[in-house]
Amino acid sequence: MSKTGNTFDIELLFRALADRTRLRLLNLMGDDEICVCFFVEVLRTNQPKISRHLAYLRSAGVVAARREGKWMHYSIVEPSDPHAARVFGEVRAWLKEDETMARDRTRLVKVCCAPQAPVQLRGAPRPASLAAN
Amino acid sequence: MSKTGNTFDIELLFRALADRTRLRLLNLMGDDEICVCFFVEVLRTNQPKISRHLAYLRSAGVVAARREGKWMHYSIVEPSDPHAARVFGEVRAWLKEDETMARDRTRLVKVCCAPQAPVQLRGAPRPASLAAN
DNA sequence: AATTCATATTCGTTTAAGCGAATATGTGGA
DNA sequence: TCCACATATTCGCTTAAACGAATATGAATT
Repeated sequence: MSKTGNTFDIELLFRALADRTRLRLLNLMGDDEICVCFFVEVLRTNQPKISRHLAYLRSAGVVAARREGKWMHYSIVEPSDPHAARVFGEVRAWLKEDETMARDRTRLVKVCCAPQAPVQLRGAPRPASLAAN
Repeated sequence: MSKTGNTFDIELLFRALADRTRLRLLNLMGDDEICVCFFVEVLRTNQPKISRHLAYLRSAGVVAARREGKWMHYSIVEPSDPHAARVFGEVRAWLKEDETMARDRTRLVKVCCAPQAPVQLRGAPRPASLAAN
């Protein structure tokens, strides 16, 4: 009923993916490390909600967190199980084509590279792929 | 249903997959049409539970039902959205490798091809791939 | 028409998810 | 040390899922 041996728990993965907010978070991560404050800003929601969903994703083993001073960065973890990895890869490719998801990514760029960043983001470490200025 | 984007609701698909019983049902279907009574027998659970989960899968658009007299057959529907189809394909491949799922399939064969079928299954139409006798 | 069999649906309850608001933790700086 | 800031966690509450038990539907058979 739970995971057997080195097998990744299938059900756990899908429960992690069965929520729109979590899918949007994964989409925003893409191949980058993203700071929590950007999620809050891009998804226009409150910070505890974001943190809870990130914790959920972490406990499902699909993202990792890294601390840098007071900031926390989240990034996608490639599942070690090859089946899980393939499914997960397809999901990520799918997200890239979804309209809402594309809009979120656009907004991330806008929020990141705005001439003057919103107050909440002053000093926040930007995603590597957008750090150029 | 139309084109790219939210054609196929991503979240809906994953909610359908985020339950062990439903995964086991999909696994048992494989490439066959399976009669409800076999699900009940193989998963050793009550019939309403099976019917409810099958209804869930149907409303998520991943299985189809066909009536044949008093029997109902369920089978997997390939999603029309190509991304959904690829994800779904990977999931099915994954299930093939899972131990519990393999045990279920073995049990389906046993239950189907037993010299004398259990009372509940007398006369039940067998899955095509196991119909040889 | 009544009965039987296979399956579907409803009912009431229990459990899990998700939420906003409030609060706690952990880090850097004055 | 105390404060400000970023993030995490807890607390009630609300909503959705899942369940067993009971009942309804629909098809075949008498």
